Amino acid sequence: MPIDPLKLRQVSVFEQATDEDLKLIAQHSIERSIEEGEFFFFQGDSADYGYVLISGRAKLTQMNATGQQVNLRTIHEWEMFGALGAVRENAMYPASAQALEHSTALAIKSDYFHDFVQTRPYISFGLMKLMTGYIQEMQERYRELATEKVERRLARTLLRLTAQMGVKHADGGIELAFSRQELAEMSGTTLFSASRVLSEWEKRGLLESGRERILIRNPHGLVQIAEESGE
Amino acid sequence: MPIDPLKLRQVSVFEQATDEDLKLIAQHSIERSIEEGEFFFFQGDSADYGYVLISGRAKLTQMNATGQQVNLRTIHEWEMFGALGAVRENAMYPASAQALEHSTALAIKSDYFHDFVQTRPYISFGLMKLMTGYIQEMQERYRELATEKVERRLARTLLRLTAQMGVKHADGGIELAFSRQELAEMSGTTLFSASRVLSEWEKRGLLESGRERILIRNPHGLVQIAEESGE
DNA sequence: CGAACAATTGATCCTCATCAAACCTTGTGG
DNA sequence: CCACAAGGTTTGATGAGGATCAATTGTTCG
Repeated sequence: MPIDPLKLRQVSVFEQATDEDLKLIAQHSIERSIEEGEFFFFQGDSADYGYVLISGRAKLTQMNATGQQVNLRTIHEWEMFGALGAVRENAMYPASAQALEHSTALAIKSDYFHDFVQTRPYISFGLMKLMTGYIQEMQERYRELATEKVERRLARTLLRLTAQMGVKHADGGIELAFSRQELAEMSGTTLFSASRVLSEWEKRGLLESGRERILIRNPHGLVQIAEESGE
Repeated sequence: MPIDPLKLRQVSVFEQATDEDLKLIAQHSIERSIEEGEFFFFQGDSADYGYVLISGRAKLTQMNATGQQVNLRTIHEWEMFGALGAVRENAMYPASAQALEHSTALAIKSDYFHDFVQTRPYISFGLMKLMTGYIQEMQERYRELATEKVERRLARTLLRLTAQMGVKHADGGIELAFSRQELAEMSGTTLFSASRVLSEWEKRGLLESGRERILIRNPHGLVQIAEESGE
C-alpha cells in the first residue's frame, strides 16, 4: 500500500514543497522494506538512490580497513538519508545504512531527484539545512571525542536520545530502548565501559536499567555530568 | 585594490557561475585583511557573513566548555567558509576562524548571498558539493579518532597536508610549515605525543624536522604507516 | 646577547580497552 | 511449565596507550 504523498511534508527537506511536488516524489520512488539487521545500502555502493525513512529506525555506520565499526548517526522516521547521490555524480555512499528494526523507506532515484531539486530552490535549501545540521553535529561529536571522557560522552548521548525519541514512562521517568552495545557505538566507546558507567549511575539513582532498556529518573543529573567542568 | 571578479571562478562554489554573477558577488562584498592570530569570526557570533579566502591561510577551531581547542579544518586560498548563514536564519558560527598568517578574505552579507543563491541552482549545487565534502571528511576523521592510534592519525594528517599544500623541496623532499602544536590539534592528540612520534620517524629516516617545519623524505613510508593493519 | 618561544625527553599516572568468566533475561520447544 | 539455548549484561584483572607535568635544550629574532 503506497503511502499518502502528503505525509512527506513531515520530512524536513520537503517542508516547503508543494502538494504537487510531494505527489511527484511519491510517484517516482519505490518502497523498500527490510528486516532488522539488513542493509539499505553499503559503504562503497554506488549512490543511486536517496532515501526517506517511513517507519522503523536505521543507523549509519562506517568501517575502517580492519573492520571496526563506528556509529555515525541514527535515522528516525521521516528523516532523509543517503541523499548525496543527488548532489555529486557517480558518488559512492560513504557509510552503510542498517535497519535497527523492521523498517520501510522510500527510495528515490538520484538522477530524478537531482533534476527535481535543480528546479526547486526551496528544496535545495531544505537539503542544505539538513547538511549544515549534519556538519555541526559531526563537528561537535568530533570535539567531544577528542577532548571529553567516556562518562561525559555517554551522558550526552543519553540526553540527545531522550530529546529525539524519549518516551515518557507512567511514573515520570523517560524510557529508551537501546542495548549497551548501541549506546557504546554512539558514544565512541566499548560495551564494557558503557555498562560500567551505567551501573555506577544506577547506584547513584540517576536511572534504572535492564536488558536493552534505560529508564532515566534524573535527567538533570545527567545534564550536570555532561556539563560539569573537567574537574 | 579590489580583486578581479573573474578570479572568483577558482572558488569551487562558483565553478558554474556566470561572469555576471561573479561581478555581483564582488560588488556586494568587502575585503577584510587580518594579521596572523586574529579572527575572522568567533564561535557563537551571529553568522552575518560568508567568506572567501583570497590569500593566506586560516583554521577553523572549536572550543569546549573548559577551553580546550580542536582543529576542525584548515582553509586555503579560494576556499569558501562560514557560509552557513546564507542557509539558516539567525545562525551562529559553530566554530572560530583564525588566520594562520596574514590573510585576506572577501566577506559577503549572508542576506544577500541567500537571495543570490536562491535564484541560481548551479550555485546551490556548488554549495551542496562543498557541504557533502565536509560531511564526508568529518565522518572519516571521526572514525579515525574513534578507532585509530596516534601514530596512524598523524601519518594521515601529514599525507593530507602534503596533498593539499606540500611544497617540493630542491632535493626531492616535500616541505610543510606547521608547528608540533598545530599538527597535534589537527590529529586530535597533544604536542608531546606528536613530538615523540616525529622524533621516532626522524630516526627511521622517514623525514627531517625543525622548528615549525617538516621535510618529508619518504612519503611512501608514511602511507604504509597510515595503511598498515592494526597489527 | 638575551628574551621568547618551539621542541625534546623522561617520569609518572590515569583512563580505557581488552579478555575471560559468570550471570541474567527472554523466548522456544519438548 | 520446565529446561535449555541464545544473546545481552556485569564484573574483575590486566595492560597499553597516551596525557600530563617538569625540566632542559634548541632556535629565532630584535
